[in-house]
Order: sequence, then C-alpha cells, then structure tokens
Amino acid sequence: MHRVLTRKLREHSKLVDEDIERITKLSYVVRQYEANDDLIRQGDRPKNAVLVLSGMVGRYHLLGSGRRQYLSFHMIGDMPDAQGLFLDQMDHAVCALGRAIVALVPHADIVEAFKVRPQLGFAVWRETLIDAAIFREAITNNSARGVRARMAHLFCELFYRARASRVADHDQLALPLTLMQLGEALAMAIATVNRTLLQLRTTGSVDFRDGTLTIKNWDKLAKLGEFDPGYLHVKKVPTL
Amino acid sequence: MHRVLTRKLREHSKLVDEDIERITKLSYVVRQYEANDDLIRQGDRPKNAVLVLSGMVGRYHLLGSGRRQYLSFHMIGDMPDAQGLFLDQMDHAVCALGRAIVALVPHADIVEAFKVRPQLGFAVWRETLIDAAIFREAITNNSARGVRARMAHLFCELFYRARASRVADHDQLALPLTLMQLGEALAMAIATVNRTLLQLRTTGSVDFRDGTLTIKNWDKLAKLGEFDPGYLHVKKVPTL
DNA sequence: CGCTTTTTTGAAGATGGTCAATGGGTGTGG
DNA sequence: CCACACCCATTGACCATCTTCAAAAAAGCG
Repeated sequence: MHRVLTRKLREHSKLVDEDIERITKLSYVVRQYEANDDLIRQGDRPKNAVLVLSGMVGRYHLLGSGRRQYLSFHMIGDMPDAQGLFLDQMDHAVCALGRAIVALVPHADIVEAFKVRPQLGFAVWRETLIDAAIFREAITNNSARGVRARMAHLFCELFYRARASRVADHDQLALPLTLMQLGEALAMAIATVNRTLLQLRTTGSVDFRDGTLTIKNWDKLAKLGEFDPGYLHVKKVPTL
Repeated sequence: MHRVLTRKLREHSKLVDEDIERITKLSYVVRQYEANDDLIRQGDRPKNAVLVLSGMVGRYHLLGSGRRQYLSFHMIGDMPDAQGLFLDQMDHAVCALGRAIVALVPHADIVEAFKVRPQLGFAVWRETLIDAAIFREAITNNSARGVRARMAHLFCELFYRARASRVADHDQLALPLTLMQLGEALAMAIATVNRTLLQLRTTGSVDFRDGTLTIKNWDKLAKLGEFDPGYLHVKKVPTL
C-alpha cells in the first residue's frame, strides 16, 4: 500500500524523505471486491479513503431510470474517492469492474498527515485536480466527438494512464468492461458500441474483446481519438 | 476581495479568526475584462489565481476544429483556475462572459497561507472538489439527458448557485451567454438551442432571453431537469 | 445609417437509438 | 451428460432526434 501510493504521487509530485516516512505511518486494511460490487454508494458518508491496489474500479451516477452513467475508471495507485476526504456525502457511487483489491485508509489519519506535511497534502490535492481534468476531458469527449473518435479517445486515455502506472504490457491492457458498461461511459447504445468496436478493429488501430484491450497501432488510434495527453499532467511517460 | 473569498468559503467550510486574518493578508490586483476576453489560454502557466468579483467567466476546451466546448460557468466568489495552483500547465482556457471583474492573487502567497493555516487549504481544496462534482454532473447532463432536460438542468444549477451566492434576485439572473455559447456548453446545435428555449418558455418554467434568465416556475423546471442539488454540496440554501 | 453579430425559422439529411431476434458461452441442477 | 437459464455479444431494420445548411429578420454598434 505505502509503495503503491508513494509511486503514484511521485508520478507528478516531489516528495522528500519526511513525506515518505509519514506515508508509511498510515494505517489501513486491505479488502477484495468481486466484479460489480459497490465499494461506495451514492449518499454514503465514507470514513475511509480507497486506494486501488489491483484490478479496476469505476465511478458512476445512478439515474432515475436505473441507468448508470459511468464517470471514470481507475487503476492501481488511484484514489477514486479522494473527494470523500473533504465532502461529507457521496454524490456518486464506486464499484469494482473485474475483481479488485483496495486499501482502506481512515480519513482522520490522512488529514492529520496533511497538517504535519503540507507537501503531502498538495500531492494528493494535485491528484484530485488531475481527476478533475479527466472529468473535463470526458465532458468534451462525450459532447463534441463522434462515436468513433469518442471510443478511440477513451481507449487512448486508459492505455496511456496504464502505461504511466506500469500496469499495461507492451501493447495490452486488461479492461474488465462489458459493452454495456462501455456504452454507459461513452453515452452510446450497446448496439452502437458493438458496431464502433468493429470499425476500430477494421481500421487496425485497436482491438477490444474478452476484457482485453490490444493496441494495434498507437499513432493511428491517437489520431482517430484526437488524443493529446497534456490534460493527464504526467511528467514522464514510457514511449508509446 | 477578502470579503468575497471569506463568504464563499464559509458557504461550505468552517473558518476560525486566524484563517480569516490570513486571508486578509493576501495581496492581489483587480482587473476588468470585456465580454469574450481570455483571462487564461490553454497551455498558459499562470502565476496568479483568479477570484471572480463580479460578472461571469467560463472555462472551455478549444478543439482542433476551432469549435469550443464550454466546461463550466463561474460567478462571484468562484476561483475558476484554482487548479493552476498545483498543475503547471492549463489544459483549458478561461474567458469572460459579459464584462467581468476579477482579483488576481499570486500563487506563492496562497500556497504559503495553506502551509500556515491548513484549514484554509482544506477549504479551498473543498472548493475544487465541488468544482469536480459539477464537472461530473456535466458529463451526465450532456451524456444521458435529452436536450430539454439538459438545458433545464443547466439553468437549475446556475440559478441555484447564484442564489446560494446571493447574486440572483428573487427569480432573475444575469446570464451573459449567446445561444451559440449555450450550445457549445450543452452539446447542441444552435438551432436546437433556440427551439429548446422556445419549448421551455412555452412550458412556463423558465425564460431565457437578452442575457437574462427568468425563473417562472422553479418546481416545474427542477422536475424537467431532474435537478437534485446534492452534488453542489452547499450547506444551507435560501428557499426556492 | 450600414455593418456585424445574433436570433429565428424552415427543410433536408445523417447519425445514432430503439426494437427485435439470434447466437455463443457459462454455470447450475436434474 | 444434457437441458435449461442467463448474461453478454451480435446483427438487421426501422425510425427519431438532432445536425446541417440556408436564409431572413432582428438587434447591437461604430
């Protein structure tokens, strides 16, 4: 847990030894969830923060109709409910996509650490700001791009982030999503999701099936998705 | 400036006298912008934070096609580029909607204040988290709602926030937006914007014209827009 | 007053949604 | 081991919503 958090924060922030030391003092418990389990529900008032250790989790709004709107997907090192630290009530839910293992860290401990080591707080704050940047990009993605570019962009983002966090192989990424969930993230009907996947496969840029994303041609995919990684604010990235 | 910021933060956070005192020590300059002026451009590395004192500003992505995607709108007390505090480079731009007056506060001063008074940092952090919640809602709004609900929801949000910040009259709000801009926020063609406005006018729920939003029937509008203000995390709100 | 910008309205067309039916895979229980 | 159920993926046909294009009217503005 401590290693995962430290590495994540160092993707974008400078931490000194005292900061690291403070991190290692954080208490936590590890918990495992199965696909589709809710970690947190809309309306909850969580007392712990979630840190993803393995697998993936997603955040979603539950609509009146029962339909979900997925807002973001998270992988190792992400803190998908960091907002719970300073906002009482959850305005969205968090669920496991495939099987996921997470660490639960008490809010009180974390906030105490921030008071002692402000830089630590700034690093996590930065993390939440990148989160917000990802949401903004999702607004643009779902609002201004056609279905093909939209899906390509999401795949680019997920793969890029996975590479930055060293969870993706050379050209593959485990992405435990159903077409339905992809549709609920990208604002597409499931039929369209399927047809768009076929198109992307045909272009030879990317292949998503059986929960595995395979990048066939990164440059082509990035171009299709109009992908510019600036908004992810990652310092250094392995070449793609 | 100090009064505006203090009042804003107190909408959701507890501040003690020492925090307030620290706020009054912040230096700043006041600047006025005309409609459509850019305060910050995509790619900038701002050294100052913006605090809106009067008027409205908007944040937007600039797309390859030249089209804009508006991401959010901000009014008195908002800090539309708080993210600049901890992220080097702007991934979006900020522009004035009508005429707007803002205070520019040096990042260095602010961060220094956060180190001395952690609670002050937490309050601004909370502000940025609410920002993120608004972005999430925008994802859902532009992705999962039909055009009428979508527009109604935006009007609800803007009016609700304006009331919380005491900038709206009983039932009116100055909203210096063109139909084009409304369309670029809501992912609608301008023709659709106009026709949807007419529909809303006809239902007797809301009337937007000449840069003024007039709430005719709040309950009806909130229902049309499926509006639930929980995500705004405002403590107490004047009755609507 | 003449210019630009914004709003309004109409009609045609495309993208993507809805609906419906089929097939494949997996797990369960008889 | 097979039958059944269930979930997920796939495909086709039709249709609705919204976009695009075009043009005119109205409203600011020097």
